[in-house]
Formats: sequence, structure tokens, C-alpha cells
Amino acid sequence: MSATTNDIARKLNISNATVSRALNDRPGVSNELRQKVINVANELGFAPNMAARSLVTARTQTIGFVIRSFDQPFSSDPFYFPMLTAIELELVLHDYHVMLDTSGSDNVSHLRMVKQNRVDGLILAGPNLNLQFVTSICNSGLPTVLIDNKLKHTKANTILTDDKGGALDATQHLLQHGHRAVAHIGGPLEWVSSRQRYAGYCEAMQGVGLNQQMQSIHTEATTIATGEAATMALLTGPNPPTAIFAANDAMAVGAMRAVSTQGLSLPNDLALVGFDNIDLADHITPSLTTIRIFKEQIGQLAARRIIDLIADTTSAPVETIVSTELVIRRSCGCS
Amino acid sequence: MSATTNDIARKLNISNATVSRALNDRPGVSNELRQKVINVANELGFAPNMAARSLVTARTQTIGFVIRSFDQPFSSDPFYFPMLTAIELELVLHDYHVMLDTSGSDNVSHLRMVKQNRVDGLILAGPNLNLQFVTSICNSGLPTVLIDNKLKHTKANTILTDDKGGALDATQHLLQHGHRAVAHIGGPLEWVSSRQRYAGYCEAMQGVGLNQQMQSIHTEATTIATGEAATMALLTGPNPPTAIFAANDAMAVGAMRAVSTQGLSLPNDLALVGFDNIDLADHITPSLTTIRIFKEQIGQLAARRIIDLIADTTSAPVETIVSTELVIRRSCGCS
DNA sequence: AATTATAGCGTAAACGCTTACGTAAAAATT
DNA sequence: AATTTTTACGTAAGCGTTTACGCTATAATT
Repeated sequence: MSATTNDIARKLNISNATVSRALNDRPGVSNELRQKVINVANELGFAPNMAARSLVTARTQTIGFVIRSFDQPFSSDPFYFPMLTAIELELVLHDYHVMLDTSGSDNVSHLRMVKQNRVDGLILAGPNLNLQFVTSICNSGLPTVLIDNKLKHTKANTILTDDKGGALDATQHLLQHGHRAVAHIGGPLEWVSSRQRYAGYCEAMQGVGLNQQMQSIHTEATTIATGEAATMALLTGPNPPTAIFAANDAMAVGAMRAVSTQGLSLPNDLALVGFDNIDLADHITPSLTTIRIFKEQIGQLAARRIIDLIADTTSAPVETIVSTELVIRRSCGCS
Repeated sequence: MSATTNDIARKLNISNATVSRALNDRPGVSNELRQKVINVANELGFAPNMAARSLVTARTQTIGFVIRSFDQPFSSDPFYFPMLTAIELELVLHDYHVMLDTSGSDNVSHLRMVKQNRVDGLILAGPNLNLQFVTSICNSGLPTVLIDNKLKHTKANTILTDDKGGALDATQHLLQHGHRAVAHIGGPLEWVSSRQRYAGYCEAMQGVGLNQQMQSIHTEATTIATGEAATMALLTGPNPPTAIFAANDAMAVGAMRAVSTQGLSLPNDLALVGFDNIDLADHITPSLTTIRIFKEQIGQLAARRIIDLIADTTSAPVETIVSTELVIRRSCGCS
């Protein structure tokens, strides 16, 4: 099939060891011979067989990206794909490849990718990562970075969105425009991101002395359906809010539906702010005011961190927090 | 690190050859010994080192998924992600992994994945695949399947959407509801899918004798922006249409914007039908009537075909066409 | 000029697995 | 009972790299 180092060696009457040294920029080969080797390599279209190289170096030049979302199979997740492409875009610059795992179980011993030594590192994303899963991976010594999830007592590197700050911004924005009955709908409090966004909401409310007006519903998932149901409950409840801060855009879309079926209209009868800034946010009617997450940047940071980790395994765990941005559109009624 | 066949062999005082035979269900080992080996393997948490296995079998148990979209980097493509997850979901059942490539060039010699023998097969997707690229890959003998792209004189396996049939349905639906000035906006005619959708449009129009009323614009990409521009041109042109069939949902969203900025409203002033049925379609206002593409099924079929191809490389190329479905919502004004 | 260091190469082992081949014992055949 | 076949293993080679080690010339040192 493809040419090997031996083919090159034979053609130049030298040893394959020299070929290897020449192509890998290692000392011990004269400049002229090195150039000859490179020429022949190009001529033959040589590329090192990764299996052979991996076998001896114990490096695969590939890192695994595993997603554990609530939505299984989360066929059309608008959130992780931008990250994935950003990760790949960055990794390819460093000669790394990315291998995907969306369907596996929450069990390291079933993560064939790592058991079979296919990856040099792991990027884990999604709210459904459990502590046992992550710790066992970290203990295995495999370079690992978590995205948008943080687990106590785990010495994993993490890239986080400033969920609390974003939630604070979102809620304060509603408060600043006169709303007092500001409710919150969000995901399970077991999820770090849900907790943080809820915390931001609380802080904002308490900041203006609205402790007793706080009203929040936490569903088992952050989907359109749960957002719709939660909003329905709020609107038909005893103290219907005049504004809602939804913990993500999907739930906000659900909220819009509930508002619509209740015969109400946005933003007149209800102000709404989401979180994530998915593509959809700019195209629904009314367009959705939301907190932008810099998904591409997060992916890029995760990729870089993994590469640094591989280069220096002893490096201490780092927690990176990426700021957010309030994107004002129509749904909050302030423009 | 992880256990090897030699570890197991040593523990049982047998040779690693027997271990290999036992674990791979090959003949030449007694049932009781085989069971012993399996037990010890489980006990040690053994998983074969893929590099070593690949080196001798020349099989990696991973297939590459290559996307060449018009949108570089097409960060948040709502179209290929469902396919990707469907592919992975199917491949994992057959012990295969998937490796991603979105950022590479249109040049096989730069496709490191294949040059480095990292993959057993390739799934290629996106309109931006060029003939030279695909043919050179096919000629290399690597099992390959194309998704939503078909190249003449290429003996590649293909999984196609019934673009023409879908376009026919879409256009006929508009015609059946009284529209006569039905225009079409689509992508470059160099793309197979654009050609086919245009062909379906033409066939429908000609089917009711509207040859001279046909009006179509083909842009250089199928995005919101190009859809908006094309629609703008139509609406401000000499014979503004009463209905538009857009070649994909992104362009349809663009069309909606143009309609809005013209002070017109959907579906009263213009009926609109899209193509793809992206998630957004159901949530914009008015909701978008469109042609559903079975993305998950396409991904699954592609994965299965690749596996069959690997099992039998001599198998003749197959072209699979997946039907579409008209999803009627509000934008066409018929409900 | 004798010694020591160094640059430039080849040799060979190793990585962990699969598999062709050999061999001895057991089973089947005559 | 003698032969052939089969079963159940071990031996060893090989997959394509990298790399520790050794060797020989040349260069640098004294």
C-alpha cells in the first residue's frame, strides 16, 4: 500500500533508523542526507503508519471528545456541535485528531476508546457526567478536561462558562426595566450549570431585596417541552410573573409556546430572557434576548489545555472561566 | 498501564498465542482453557491495544467522517450533526469508532487520516466535495460512501436524498393551492442537490404547463444571507412571485427576512416552502412548511454500507435514495 | 602526536498483538 | 494394532516504527 520507512531506506541504501531520525528532526544525521531522505519521502508520498508509531511511542495523536447529554440520542443538539468543530479546528493545528463518543455508557471500563489506548486525552462535555465516571478517568492519569461541568474533589481541568455572572446579567436586565415578578425556570439542581444560573438569579433578586418574590421551577431536563410545562405552571399559578429568566434557550422557546397557547403575547404580556444564544435565538419571533456563550472559544480553550496537559502531565489542574455576553433582542421588551 | 496478552499468558502459564486465540473466538483452544483465559482477562480489565492489533491486521476499527461544507468553519451546521450522531450510534454497534475531519483540504494527500492508515473507511459529506478528491480516494481502494453528493464517473457508494422528488412535492403543493407565479431560489447548479431540486421544481411547473412562468435564482451558497438577497431580487423584480420554493430551510429563513423588510407578511403576501426540516423550522414564525430529510436514517444507512463494504471490498457500488416527506406548517398558507 | 570528544551512521531490540508453522498427544480411522 | 486425522497447544516471525547502544571516522583537545 503506502510507503514505509524501509522503502525509503532501501532506496537510499541506508538504515530505516536514519530515515526515522531524518524525518523526525532528530540529531545524528547530516544535513545533506536528511534532505535526501525528505525528498524521497515526498516522492513516495510517505506518511508514518500511526499504528506502528503508536505502538512504540504510546502516543496516538488523537484525543477523544465524549458528550453525555440529557438528550439521548441528542440528535440535533445546537450546543455541542460548534464546540466540536472548534476543538477539531484547534487540534488539527497540532497534528491531533478527534474521536467521537456520544453513545457510550457512564462507565470508564466501557469507554473502549481509552481502554484500547486509542486516545492521548479526553474532553468531556455535557451535564450528565457523573462523579464516579470522571474521577476514575482522572485517576487513570489520562489528561482530561471537563467542559461546562465541574465536579468537586476531582482534580480535572475545567473550562466553564460564567453561568452565575450570565444569570446575574440576565436577571438584572429584567429588573432594571421595571420587572419585579421575575421568575426562573431551569434544569435539575444536580447540574452545576443549573445551580450556578440559579445562584445568579437569586443574587440579582436579593440584590434588590426581592427575596420573597423569588419564584423558580427546576425541571428534569432543559428542553422545549420542560420549558413549556414550567412556564404553563407559572402562568396558571397564583402569582404569574411578568418576566421569566430561562436557564437555556430551549426552555425559552418552550416558554414562548406556553405564552402563545395562553393567548398572551411576547414581550407585552411577558418579558423573556434565555441563555446560550443558539442560532435559533435570532430567528424566532420575537427574537430572543439571551446570554451568549462563547462556544467556539470554549472548544478552543479545551483543545489547547489538553495539548498542554499532554506535554506536561504534572501540570496542576486549572479552572478556566469564560465570560458571557448579554445579547438584547426583542423578547425582553426593552428595545 | 493496562494489561496485555502476555500478562494473561504468564498468569496461566500458557503462551500469548493461545490467549489471542481464546479471546478472538478462534479454534485451537479447549473450552475450559478458553474460559480460564476469559476470566483472567476480565479480572485484569484487559482490552487489546489497538495500535498493536492494527499493526498486524491492518484494520483500525475506525472510520472517518469528512465534511466539506460551504460554510468554513461551518460552526453550527444544523444539518450534519444529526447525521454524525446517527453514524456513531450505528458504528458503535459494530465495534467501530468515528474520527472527524471538518477542517482539512480538498486534497487526499493532505488527508492525514487516510495516509497514516488511521481509518478503515470514509464517509464523505457536504456539497463541496470535488471530483478529483473523491475519485482519488476511491481509486485508493479505501471503502468510501458519499452522502448527499454524487459524482459521475466515480464508483463510490452513495446515500442520497430524493431531492428531485422532494422538490416536486414542494412545488406541486404550492401549485395545488392555486399559486401560479411560483419562483425558486437555490444553490449553485454545480451541486448535485441543487440541480436535482431545481429539476423537481421545473418538472412540477412544466407538469401544469407553466414553462414560461418559471423564475429561479441560483446563488453561490445556501445560507440565510443568500436566501434573503435572492428573495429581495424577486420581490423587487418585474414579476414578483406569489410563492417561493426555497432549496433549503436556511434560504427560506432568509426569504422570510426579505419579506419582512419589504413590509409584507407571510403567508398572506407570499407562500413559502423550504427543504431540510431543520429544528428551527418548527419554531420560527410562521412555522415553515418544508421537505423533511431523514438525516438520522441517512447516517445510519451510510454507516451500514461502510461496514458492508469493509466486509466485502469487491461489492459493487450501490446508490441508495432515501425518500422525503412534505411537512405542512403555516408558511405556505394552506392550513 | 596522542588522547578524547563528537558527529554520523548501522544494528538490533522493543512495543503488543496475530498467525503460519511445528509438534505432541488424543481421537478417529482402517 | 497400526495408521491417519484432529485437537490443543507452543514457537517464532512479523507488522512499521522508535531508540538505546555500538561502531567508525572525523574533529577538537591537550
